[in-house]
Amino acid sequence: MELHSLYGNMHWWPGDSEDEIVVGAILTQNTAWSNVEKSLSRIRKHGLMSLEKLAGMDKPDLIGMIRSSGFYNQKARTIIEVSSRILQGFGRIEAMKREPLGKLADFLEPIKGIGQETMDAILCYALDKPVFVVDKYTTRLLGRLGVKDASTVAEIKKYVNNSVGEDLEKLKNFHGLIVNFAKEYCRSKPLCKSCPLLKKCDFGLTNSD
DNA sequence: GACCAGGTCCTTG
DNA sequence: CAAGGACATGGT
Repeated sequence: MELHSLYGNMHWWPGDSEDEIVVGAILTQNTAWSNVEKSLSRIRKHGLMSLEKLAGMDKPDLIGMIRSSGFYNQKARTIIEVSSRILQGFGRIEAMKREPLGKLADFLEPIKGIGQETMDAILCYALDKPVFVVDKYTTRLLGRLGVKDASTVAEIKKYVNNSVGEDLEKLKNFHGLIVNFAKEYCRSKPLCKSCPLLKKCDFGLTNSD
C-alpha cells in the first residue's frame, strides 16, 4: 500500500513478449538488469528472441550473446533446455497459459537452472499465474519491517496471499514495486536507515500490504 | 581493487 | 537441513 502510493501502478517486468520474459528471468539471476538488457537486445537484434529459435541454438553461439549477463555457461544451458522443453511439451507459451498452475510448476521445477524465484517469475509474469515472487529484496524488506511470521519464502508467500489474495495484477505489481523501491533505497545490506518509507512502514506494511 | 547485482547447484558436516 | 563455494560480467 505504501509502496503503491509512491510509485503507482506498473505492469512491470520489462520485456515485449512472454518468450523474452522467460529469457530475462533466467539471465537476471544474481545479475544487474543493465547487464541483462545488453544480452536481450543482442538476441533480439539477431532475430532469435523466441523459444523456437533459442531451442535450436548451439550453446557457444548463445554464450556469445549473453556474455554480459555473467554465469553464461549455466544460463545458456538453462535457456536452451527450457526452450526446448516448452516447445516439446506445449508448442508455445500461449498453450502453456491454459494449463493449471500446479501442472506448470511440476513441469518447470525439475529443470536445472530454474530455481524457486526464477520459476515463480516465469509463472507470474510470463504465464499469468497468481504467484508472488519472493527475492532477496523482499526477504530483507519484510525482515527489516519486523514481520516475524514471514522469515521463510513459503511463509512470505502465504503472508502476501493473505493480504492481496490471488489478484494477479496486484501480485505482479507488488513484486515490481519492491524491486524498484529497493533499487532506490537499499544499496547496502542493511536497509537504508534514512529511507522515508521504512519509517512509515514500521506500522504500514505489516497490516495493510 | 573490493563489493555487489531481481540465484542456483553441488558438496559437506 | 545449514553452510560454504563456484559460477562470471560490468558498474560504482
